[in-house]
Amino acid sequence: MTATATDTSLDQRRTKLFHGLAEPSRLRILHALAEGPLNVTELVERTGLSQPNTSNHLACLLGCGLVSRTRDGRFTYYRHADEDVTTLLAVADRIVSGSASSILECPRCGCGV
Amino acid sequence: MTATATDTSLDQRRTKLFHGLAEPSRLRILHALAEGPLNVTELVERTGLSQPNTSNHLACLLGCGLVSRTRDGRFTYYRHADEDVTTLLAVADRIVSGSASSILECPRCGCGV
DNA sequence: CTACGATATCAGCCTCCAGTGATATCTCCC
DNA sequence: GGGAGATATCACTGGAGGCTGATATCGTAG
Repeated sequence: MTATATDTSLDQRRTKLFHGLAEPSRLRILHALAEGPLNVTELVERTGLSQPNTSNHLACLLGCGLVSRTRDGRFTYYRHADEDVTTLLAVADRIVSGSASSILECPRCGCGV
Repeated sequence: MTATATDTSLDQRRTKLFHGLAEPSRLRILHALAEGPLNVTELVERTGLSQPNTSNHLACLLGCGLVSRTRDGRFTYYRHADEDVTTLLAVADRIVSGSASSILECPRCGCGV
């Protein structure tokens, strides 16, 4: 027991992790990175996001521990930080393709994307 | 290619799924439900959330395909919709305990919980 | 049939955060 | 050294969504 109501820091880190993933733009970036490392300009091209916006999301993903980066001259290459990240995306896809394939509209929570 | 930039509906459903998870209250509910089915009143007690708020989040989780419900008299019991949901939480915990254990402050994205 | 308890819904407020445009910083190439 | 391209940061704005309090709905018990 006592593992339900107030997990504090563990709960916070879990929330933070999912927060990093709960954004169309960031998800798009992560899926682009699934094919291998890319620099910011390449990500801008593939995602259609603006450059500042992309940098911002990358900073967020970096802070959330979902990607890592490598400087190479004046380019900065980003990649998945961990293969568990890939696993997480795969399990998520399994859920999305399965029971949740008939995802409904949330009445008030704007889950209706 | 063409699997990167515009996934539309698949991307949307993925986003929706993670959106369901990216909330301290909803995560708390999901973890409470990991121990077995609970009705709304029990969830209110365990999470400390208000009753309307709990119902709202449950509606969201239901819509996002993360939980399912069973009516029993005037009680409504909720449970995880799929064991992949449990798997997802487990993988997330692995990431949180691993590479992302040192989750930093995101400069602007409010990942700073 | 009436009262009560369980759950769902509604309207409103308020906070958080994604997107934009401008700009700073840094590295390479000439 | 100077210019150009790559990346990061800043200030601002608009919209999404979480929380609350009141209320509606539904089912059961007496």
